[in-house]
Parts: sequence; structure tokens; C-alpha cells
Amino acid sequence: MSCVSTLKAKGLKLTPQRMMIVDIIHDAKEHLTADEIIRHIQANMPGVNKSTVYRTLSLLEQYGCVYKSELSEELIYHHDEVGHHHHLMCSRCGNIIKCDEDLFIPLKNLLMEKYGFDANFKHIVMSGFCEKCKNNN
Amino acid sequence: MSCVSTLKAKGLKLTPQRMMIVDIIHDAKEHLTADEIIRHIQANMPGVNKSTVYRTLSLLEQYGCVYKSELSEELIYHHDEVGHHHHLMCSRCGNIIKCDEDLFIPLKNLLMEKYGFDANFKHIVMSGFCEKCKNNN
DNA sequence: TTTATAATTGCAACCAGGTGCAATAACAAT
DNA sequence: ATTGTTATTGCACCTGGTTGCAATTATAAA
Repeated sequence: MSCVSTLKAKGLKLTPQRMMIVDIIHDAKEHLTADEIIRHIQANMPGVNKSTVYRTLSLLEQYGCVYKSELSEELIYHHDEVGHHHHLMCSRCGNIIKCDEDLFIPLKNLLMEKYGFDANFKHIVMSGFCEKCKNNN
Repeated sequence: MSCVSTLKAKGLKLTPQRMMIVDIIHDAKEHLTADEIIRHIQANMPGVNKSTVYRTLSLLEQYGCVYKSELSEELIYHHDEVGHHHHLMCSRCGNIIKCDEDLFIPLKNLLMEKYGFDANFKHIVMSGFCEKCKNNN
């Protein structure tokens, strides 16, 4: 079900601002920060307020139309189809290790089995200590 | 190694503000929000600035003396020994399911094996859709 | 097409947390 | 005990994100 029909089915209004935000996320090749989305929309529709954007994003997230994740401290928004990956961030040195996403599959399956919970494993950032910092306390 | 000797070993200064913040976290039975820590310290040492608190917390986190985690949108700080648990938060309805921490052990071990990464699995919040919301799109 | 109504917007004010900088204080060396 | 160095503090300001509210607008019903 497309974003637009999902919203419609819920009795939510298809305002020009919303349509534009949906389009921006759909068209994006990569994930976007909220700020990038705000700049994009204000280029086309000057005067659109940032609170409108944030409210729309959280609405779309609630209805499964976009995914919000965090990437080294900053929140990013992305559409389902966009490629995703996981990160391990060191609390000491701040370095980020890219992480094979397959490692998370067993956990995802387990959460589904035990709790019926459909975890968002599109972008994960785990914090902890990297090899170097761990040994160099 | 205690927090105090860790700081000392790194050539960091043991200011009264820092000592007090360390004490507060040590004495806490539960995890604390940054705000609670700020209120605590300002009760004993009026005039201590919130930026000092935030800077001290991130310093302590870097050196493994406290753990920062997120609990349904708010950041919490806690000492190693404090009991911990995981949560599954629904992006639609906001409900939080408590989650058995053992489920994360295989993943933790895998990350250690493959990347030498010591993941902080003290408090995890996973987002996704709960059983009810998942089926009620 | 007009009207009613409920959802949505923009605004302004707010919140948690972070940052650059000059003043201060902890600690080491004398 | 005094001094010098360097880390740390408090301050003022900034940032991303949120909220209450009055004005506006999409949509359904008449």
C-alpha cells in the first residue's frame, strides 16, 4: 500500500505539504536527515514550517511509510527500499565500524517469535568499545 | 578500577564537581536522567552548571565509568552494577514491551568475535511494530 | 456549490543537550 | 609554600526537535 493511500485510509488529510514530504523521501537515493528534508521542501514551498515537517515525519513513521534510525548521533529518515547497514560506534574514540547486517537476523526472528514484535532493523547503531579502546583503558 | 583512579590515571583533574557527580551515580539505586543528576548536584553545590554535568557524564562514559542508554526517548545514565533490561518500543502506539536480555547474548558474542567490539548491552531500546499495530495497518 | 467539522498548519515559545571562550582551579615541579 | 601549566568551569549562545494554540484548509455531507 502506498504512503498516500495509507494516509487516506486513515482519514488523514492529503495536504500539499505532506505530499511533498512523501515525494522527497521517495525520490531520495540515500537516507536523509530531518534538516535536509526541511531544506528540500523549503526550496519548493517556501514558508513551510519545520514543525510541520517533524510532525509529518513522525506520522509517516507511525504508519510504516518511513523509517527513522540514528546514525552516529543524528537522526535519519529513509524509505523502505533504500539500502541499509548497521554500525558499531565506540563510546571512547567515536569510531564507527560497519557491520554485517546478517548478524542481526537471528535476533530479529527471535523477537518476532517470542513477542510478535516486528523490529526495525533497517539501520542500527550499537554503542560499546572498539577493540583498541577496550584494551587501552 | 574505580572511577576516581581511572580519572587520575588519565591525568584528569578530580574537581569537587566531578567527585560529586561520580558519587551521585554510584549511590543511585536506579538509573538517572541527566536532569535528575543536575538537580541532585545543584541541591548540594548550587551554581554548578549543566554543561559541566553533561561534559562530566560524557567523560565518564568514554572511560567506561557510566553507561548511557536510551529509555523511550530519554537518555539515562547508570552505573555498571545497576540492574538492566531491554525494551521493544512500538513506533505506532508507543507501547513498550519488556524483553528478555538473554536474547541478545548470542549477538553480543558474535560482535565480539567478528569485530572485537564490546557492545554495551546494558539497556537496549529497539523500535519496530508491536503485534497489534503490525496487524492493524 | 456551499457549509460544517475535524485535521493540519504556522507561529512563538520551549526543551534537552552541546560548544567556544575567557576566567579559574587542580596538580606537579620547584 | 609558591609558581606555572593545563584541564576544567561557568557563561552565553546555539542546535535539533517538540508543543500549545489560534488561524486555516481538506474533505464529507447537504
